Amino acid sequence: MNNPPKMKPVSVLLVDDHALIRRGLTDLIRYESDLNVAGEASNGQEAVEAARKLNPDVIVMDLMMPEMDGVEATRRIKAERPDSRILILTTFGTSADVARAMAAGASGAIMKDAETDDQLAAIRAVAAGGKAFSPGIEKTLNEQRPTPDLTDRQLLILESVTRGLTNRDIATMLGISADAVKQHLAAIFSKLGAANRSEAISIALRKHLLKL
Amino acid sequence: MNNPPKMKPVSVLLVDDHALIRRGLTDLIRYESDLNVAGEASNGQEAVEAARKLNPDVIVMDLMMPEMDGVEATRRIKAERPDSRILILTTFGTSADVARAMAAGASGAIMKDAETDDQLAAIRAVAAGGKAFSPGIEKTLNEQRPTPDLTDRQLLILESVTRGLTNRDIATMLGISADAVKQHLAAIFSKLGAANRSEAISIALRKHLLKL
DNA sequence: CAGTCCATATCCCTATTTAGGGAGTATCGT
DNA sequence: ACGATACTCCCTAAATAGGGATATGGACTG
Repeated sequence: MNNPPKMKPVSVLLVDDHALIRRGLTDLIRYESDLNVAGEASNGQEAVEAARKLNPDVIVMDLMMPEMDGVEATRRIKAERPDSRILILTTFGTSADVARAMAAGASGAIMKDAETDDQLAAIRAVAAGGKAFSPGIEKTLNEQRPTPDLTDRQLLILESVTRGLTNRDIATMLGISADAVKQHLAAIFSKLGAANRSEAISIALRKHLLKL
Repeated sequence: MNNPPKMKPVSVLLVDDHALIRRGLTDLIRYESDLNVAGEASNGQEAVEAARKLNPDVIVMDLMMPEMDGVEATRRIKAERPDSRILILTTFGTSADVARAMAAGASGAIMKDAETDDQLAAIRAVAAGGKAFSPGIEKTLNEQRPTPDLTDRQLLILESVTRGLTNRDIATMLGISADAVKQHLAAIFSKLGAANRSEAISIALRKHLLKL
């Protein structure tokens, strides 16, 4: 349908935990003579193994998956074979995970709800060694000041706050003083730009620093 | 592949804002002689119109969509033609939206990440006039005590809390006393079973009473 | 190697915010 | 006429937030 006729088709590995999405992609690629589905994986763990075995030209990778998520899988695959080209397939254009996946070595990111033509174009662009983004995503990535990263301790405390624990509860739980907890919270508020715990919770959730 | 040979195939309307999912479903159904895709819609609004025009036997309906969501579309379609059979296709098995869709007249709900065979079986079960659920979903529906519904005022206040406003801020904003805000919050905590605003936020988000 | 930054933690002080009571009024819809 | 919702005011105690001062260990840098 596209591209030079006599070239060997680009082999694509599909990684998504939804069989339905894998099927949609497979069907999408079926009619493209320059693309070929080399295999499928339904989580990050399988993706790493499949990448090792199949050595695909392009890996289309979902982000939210059980076992191992797309960011970690991207990191490991790029570590094993730095030439791998990985295209992130994501539901949320605003996700900080997209930025993390890019940092981990992905070559682009496209929305699941994009037009299928755009999705094919993105696969081809990445296969050709370029970068590819859904319209919304690149803007988000640029506008986005680097996700303020919280320390493990801070995340733990913020997560406890989300569960409704008071400072004293948390202090007892961690075996430290309530004042120490307050210091952590002050640091958290400052990093997130929050005025209080309520805002900190919603900012952290929005930035995907925290899960429910 | 299945079912009596000489029957007219069941006509299915696919409703999902993701072209990829629609394609996956179409491809899934293509090989089933007893099922036939009558049409597609990419949001609730289109779904209502398509249902009117195509009069499908079964409607496979996504929940989260722009324009009009699946719950509202289900409600309207069932209002127009109560015999319609609607199968909800959802990402989250724990969503309170599923319960709302069932209340709105859906005949079942299946997970997007379920096995495709189970998805086909669910479509057939619903087409035959029965109900169908993904393993996880039915349990969730039963265990789930009716979503505590908050009044508009309470939702407004809780939403303000989530944005980090203090009671005084909210009082000023609404032109009422801070005490009134406290009363509302006490009612909210009681309904949600929360100890404080932090827990209220996370419970409300988990129950999908609130969005970020 | 010394210097410095940072995360972690301690303690103290103060002001504001929040939560939990109780008591009472007005409005609205069934 | 009752129940639910919304709102007022008052009181108390606990929790929270914002300061400032200080110590320790680890990591990174000149």
